Amino acid sequence: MEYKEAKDKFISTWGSLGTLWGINKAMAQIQALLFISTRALTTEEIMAELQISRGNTSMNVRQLIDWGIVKKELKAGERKEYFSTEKDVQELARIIAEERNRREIQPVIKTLQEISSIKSDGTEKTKELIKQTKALHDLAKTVDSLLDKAINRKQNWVSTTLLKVIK
Amino acid sequence: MEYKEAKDKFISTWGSLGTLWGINKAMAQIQALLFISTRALTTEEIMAELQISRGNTSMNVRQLIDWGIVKKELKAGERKEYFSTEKDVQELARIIAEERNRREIQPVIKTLQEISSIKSDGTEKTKELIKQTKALHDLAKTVDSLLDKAINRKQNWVSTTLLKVIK
DNA sequence: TTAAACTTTCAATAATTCTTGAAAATTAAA
DNA sequence: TTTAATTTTCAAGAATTATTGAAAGTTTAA
Repeated sequence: MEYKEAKDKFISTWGSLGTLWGINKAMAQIQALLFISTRALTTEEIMAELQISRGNTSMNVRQLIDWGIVKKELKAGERKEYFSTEKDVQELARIIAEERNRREIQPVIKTLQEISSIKSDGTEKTKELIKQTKALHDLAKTVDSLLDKAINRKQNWVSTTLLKVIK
Repeated sequence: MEYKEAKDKFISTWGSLGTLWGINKAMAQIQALLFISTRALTTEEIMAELQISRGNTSMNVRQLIDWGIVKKELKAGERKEYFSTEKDVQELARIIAEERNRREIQPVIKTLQEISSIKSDGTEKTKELIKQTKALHDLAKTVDSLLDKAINRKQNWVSTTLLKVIK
């Protein structure tokens, strides 16, 4: 396998994996491209490499910046913006975990909390609803704690935190 | 909040959360409905509760069965099938982790392995591609090990395995 | 200022994914 | 068998989500 083929394969694999961490294909592909690039790229370069429109590139790069995964770089004497992504996989994983937690897990915990706190009317079905949502709430809180610990450990959280478990 | 409102809120929250664990809305809603039901339900009952078509119900129930989350129950003297879901959240989480690992993480690990193993032509960009995909491969293997340990621990893996980390 | 370089927005369109519903298939009782 | 109950399939249509591209907006240099 030559460079070009390997690169394309990486971008497309990473792109289709986007759903796994909750982002769309273009966004994941842009991140993938920057992740294996040896330097920061311009909008034009991203458009050309991925064969996507200017609007699409602009919107998705902004979203990556919102996620804190991509940074804008300005070069002296140049008008256009250059973009680069976090290159350290551990830090990347940490940021993604943090964002997903904030965007998705927290709101669900809140809702489960509300539902599991309704007052029982004594019927079987209400008891079951309370019992089951309580159980989910407990699980979600456990996962939340784990993520929180992991997120606030800037250095090497995967190896230090998760590897402890594996041993 | 009354039972009906709480139930609907739970089903819709769980439904929109489907994407988080990689399944579609109807599938997640059916699972949610069964999860808080006090007894196994028929196709007709699921259709009526969720206001979805027979075909949709049939296909999504089959998928839940494929995932190992839902079981078919046959009642003596009755023709129609009854469906129930795994009620234990720990076991549910374990099954979901196992399936996502098998369906999504394993194929990615294989691809990253292939890409990171191409022979270097000595150029910067090839070195970078190899270096970065190797790093991702290592991360994926770490997550894989964690899941594998967790998955093969039938009882209470979340509390026993993950809580260790949180302490 | 003005003008050129560049970025963002957003309505229209395309692509993808989900849902329906009726026909075909299956199952089991008569 | 035949028939009725039930489930599955799948093409067509609906709904959702992603993408385009051109106009509007912004920025900076002259």
